[in-house]
Amino acid sequence: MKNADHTNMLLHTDRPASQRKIVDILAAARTEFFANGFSATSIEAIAARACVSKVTVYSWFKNKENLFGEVVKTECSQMRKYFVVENLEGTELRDILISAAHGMLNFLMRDEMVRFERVLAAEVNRDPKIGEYFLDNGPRMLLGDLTNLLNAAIERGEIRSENVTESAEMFAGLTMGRMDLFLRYGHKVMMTEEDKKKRVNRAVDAWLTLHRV
Amino acid sequence: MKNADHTNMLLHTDRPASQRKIVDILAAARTEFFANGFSATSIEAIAARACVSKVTVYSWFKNKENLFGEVVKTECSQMRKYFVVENLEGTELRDILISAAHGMLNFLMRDEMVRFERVLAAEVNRDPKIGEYFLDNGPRMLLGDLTNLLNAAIERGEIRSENVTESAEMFAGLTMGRMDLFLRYGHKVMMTEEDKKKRVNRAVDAWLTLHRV
DNA sequence: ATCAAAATGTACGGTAGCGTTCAAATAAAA
DNA sequence: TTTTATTTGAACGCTACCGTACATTTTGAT
Repeated sequence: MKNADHTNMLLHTDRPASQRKIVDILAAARTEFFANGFSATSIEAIAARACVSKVTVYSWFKNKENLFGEVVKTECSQMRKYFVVENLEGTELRDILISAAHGMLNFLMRDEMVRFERVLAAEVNRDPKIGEYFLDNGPRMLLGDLTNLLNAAIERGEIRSENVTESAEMFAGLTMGRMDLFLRYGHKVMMTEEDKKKRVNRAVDAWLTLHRV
Repeated sequence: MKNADHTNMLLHTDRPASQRKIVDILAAARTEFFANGFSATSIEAIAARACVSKVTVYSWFKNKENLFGEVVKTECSQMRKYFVVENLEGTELRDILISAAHGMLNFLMRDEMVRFERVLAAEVNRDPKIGEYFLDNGPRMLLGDLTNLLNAAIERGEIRSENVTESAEMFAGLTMGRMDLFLRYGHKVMMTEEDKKKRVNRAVDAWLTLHRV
C-alpha cells in the first residue's frame, strides 16, 4: 500500500500512470459494489473490470473494507455537485422551493442513487461509521442548506416557522412522500415530467400553506 | 426437503417435534440474516443458533435463498399484526389520525424493523421479487388501509382531497419526515414519548390544515 | 415393543475468496 | 541507457461455505 489517502495525492507521485489505474479501480469497485453489495463482490472481479491485476488493487488499497470506504467517500463527495440548494437572488421564494424540490426528486430518483442507498444501508451493520459518513455528506448537508434557505426567508418575513429544522424535514417529507421507499424495494415509478411538476407543485403549495405568515 | 411450503403444514405431519425445529430454524435464520445480510450469513451459523444440525436445515429448506425467502414471508405476515389502521367507531377523525401516526412511528422506529429494511433492500438486486413481496405485504397494504380510512372521512364530509392516494402518502411523509432515512443509516434518534407526541400532533394538524373542507 | 420418520455427526467434494509472496516484465524518468 | 517505481501473473496458504452422502441414533406414534 503506497498511500492510504487518495484524496490529495495528485502531487507526490513520480509516475502519472498509477493515477489512472486508481481511478479505474475506484470506478470498477463502484460498479461491482453497487451491483452486488459488499460481501458478494470479489476483489478479483473488481480487478478484472478495471483491467488491472489483483496485486495492483492491493498495492493501492489496504483491503476490501478500505476500498469500499474509499468508494463511499468518492461517491459522497460527488453528491454535492448533483444537488445544490441555492438561494437565488431576486427569485420568488415559491420558485426557489419548486426548484429545490425538483432537484431533490430528480437526485433521489436516479437509479444510481437508489442502488447506492441499497448497498450502503446493508453495510451499516458491519460498519456504522460508514452510515454516519454518508449522513454527514448527504442528507444532513442538504437539510442544512435547506434550513439556511428557510431561515433567510423567515428573516425577510416571507414565512414563519416554530421549528425550522422540522420544517425542512417536512419539506422533504412532503416532496418525497414514500417514493424513496417504493423505489428502494424495486417498484418502478413511472413519472412523466408533467407528473413530477404536479407532485412538486402540490408539495410546495402544501408546505407554503403551512408556513404562511 | 420434506415440504417446501411451511405456511400451512400444521396438519400433514406425523410428529410435532419437527414443527418446533422449523420454528427455531426460522427464528435463528431471521436473527442471522438481519444481523449480517444474506451473503455474509452462513447456514451453519443458523443451524448452530437453532441448536440443530446443518442437515436438518437442508431437510426442511431447499437452500439458502429459499430459507431467506421464507424468513421474509414470515416477517411480512407478522407486520400486519404490529401496525393496524383502524377506523374506530365514534372517535374523532383527528384522534384516529393521531393514533395511526403513532402506530406508524412506533412501528417503523423499532430497531428490528430498521434492520429488516436494511437487509431486505440489499437483496432486491439479487431477487427483485422479494422487494415486490415486501411492498405488497407492507407499505402498499398500510397505505391502502389509510386510503380507505380517508375515503370514509371524505364520504362523511369531514375532509376533502383531490387525490386520496397522494394524500395518504403525504400523511406518511409528514409523519416520518426523513426519520426513516436517518435511522436506516445508523443515526440514533433519541425521542421521548413527549417528543413523539409533539411530532405526531404537528404532522396531523398540518395534514388536517391541508385537507379541511 | 416395534416401526418409521426425523435428526444427528462426520466427512466429503467442490468452489470461492482473501490477502501475500516472488520473480519477472514494463514503463516512466534521469 | 540506466535506474527505479510500478505492474503483472502465477502460485500459495488459508479459511470459509455450500450442498450432499451415509451410517447411526433418537423420538414419537401405534
